[in-house]
Amino acid sequence: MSSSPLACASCPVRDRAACAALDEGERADLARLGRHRTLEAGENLFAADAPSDACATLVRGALKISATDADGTERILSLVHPAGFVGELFAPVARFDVVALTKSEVCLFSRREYEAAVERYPALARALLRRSSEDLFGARSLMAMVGRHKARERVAAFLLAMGEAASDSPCHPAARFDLPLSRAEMAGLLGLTIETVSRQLSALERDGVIRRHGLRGIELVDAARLGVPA
Amino acid sequence: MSSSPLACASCPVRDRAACAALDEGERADLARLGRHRTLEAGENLFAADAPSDACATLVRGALKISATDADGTERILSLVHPAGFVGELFAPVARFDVVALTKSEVCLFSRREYEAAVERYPALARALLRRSSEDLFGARSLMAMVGRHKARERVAAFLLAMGEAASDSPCHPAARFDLPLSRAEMAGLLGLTIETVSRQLSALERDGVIRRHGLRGIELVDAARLGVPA
DNA sequence: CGTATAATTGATTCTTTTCAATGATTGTGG
DNA sequence: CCACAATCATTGAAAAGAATCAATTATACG
Repeated sequence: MSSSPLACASCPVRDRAACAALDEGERADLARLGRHRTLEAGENLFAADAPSDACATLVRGALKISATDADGTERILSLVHPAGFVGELFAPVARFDVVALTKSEVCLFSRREYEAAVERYPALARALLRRSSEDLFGARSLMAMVGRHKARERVAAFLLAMGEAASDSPCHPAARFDLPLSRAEMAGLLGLTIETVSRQLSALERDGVIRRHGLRGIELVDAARLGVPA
Repeated sequence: MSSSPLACASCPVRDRAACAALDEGERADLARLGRHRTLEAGENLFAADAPSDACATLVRGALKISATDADGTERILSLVHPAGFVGELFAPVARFDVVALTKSEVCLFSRREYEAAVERYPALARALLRRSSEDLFGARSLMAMVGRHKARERVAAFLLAMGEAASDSPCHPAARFDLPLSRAEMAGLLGLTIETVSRQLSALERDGVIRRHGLRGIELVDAARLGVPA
């Protein structure tokens, strides 16, 4: 962990994050409220049941939002990509965990001060509304996908989504990429067990749809067959 | 279907819906943009893949938000209760279906005009942000619940939730209520089949946890055993 | 290099789905 | 008002899928 003032000028999500909706003066005001923080892979940003006293915009890296039940099983509810916003603005207590999947950087704000900024700057409220609506769509899409498909299709859809996230071009997935998630995390996201995920990956490789390179490297040999099954 | 101007003065969700954040004059402006509409049970409010040109606040009744896949299987992603807001403000095309579960009443707005109102009235943007955040929490909670539990626990949790929704007191579920959903809809919401839902209801009744009255009447005999299994 | 952690693979068990048939409820037209 | 059709729900038997239990192999890390 490390922490320092914000440097918006060099921010890679400067024009995509919620704060992009603000004009220069407003953004400078907001910047004064926030602090830059680095997270190591696996480091906790927020914890379920802790007071919800902060919120953050992801600048670099990747986060997961997850719920862990009594017996320690983790269910991943969402992945957060750069420019994403995390933190529960209107809840006194956080209800989910937020953890860095890889080395990450965030702009961290006090929840109280950020809420005041939302009151002060209507454009910020609208930007957050837009972002929240997208997150809601994402959550519902994931629910529809997981609820409807069998293990192999879930794993395939996940690989495709990761390939697209790793790609520069908007509509074609990257031919090769590294998974940002462990098998346990993939299982938690897809509602499966580690063993089932592993078996499906093996089956996809055996069928010539993908090739694995080490534990996390994935090569999409036949991306078309990852989509809708024939 | 029927349609007429709004009558906010007698609106049952007057102080809970998004528009409650507005002052009298603003609310009157917004009211001029909207129309009251009645929906019969099963009637479609919005359809997936149709242009997203409207949005609405639910005044009375209940809605479902659902996705239907190629083979006609419906996956219910959310139930909407009075004061809930539906419609995709920032998407040009609707991605889910919105259908009335029971006879319902909504305030219907043009999406374009509502978006303009969101720009004009910061309080409306903030109210929608709050509501969207809650919906997001609801979607994630449902996902965590469905992903973590077996069939019986899902059905039990659903009955408990419906009992609480039907109750006047905030923390105790109603002892008796009618399900607003058919078996097919329950299955679609819980990620199960009709048969599995039916079997679990039979099992719960056999075990003395509930009693069924007709097809949709549910009596909670031992609500404690619907919660966390001992 | 050895140990700890993560991933794969196999065998078995359990749950849920699927297929199939029966029973109940609702609504309609005679 | 009743008979009938249509829809919805329940129940049973068989099959499929995924979880669990258990062991082995690969990878990362000190």
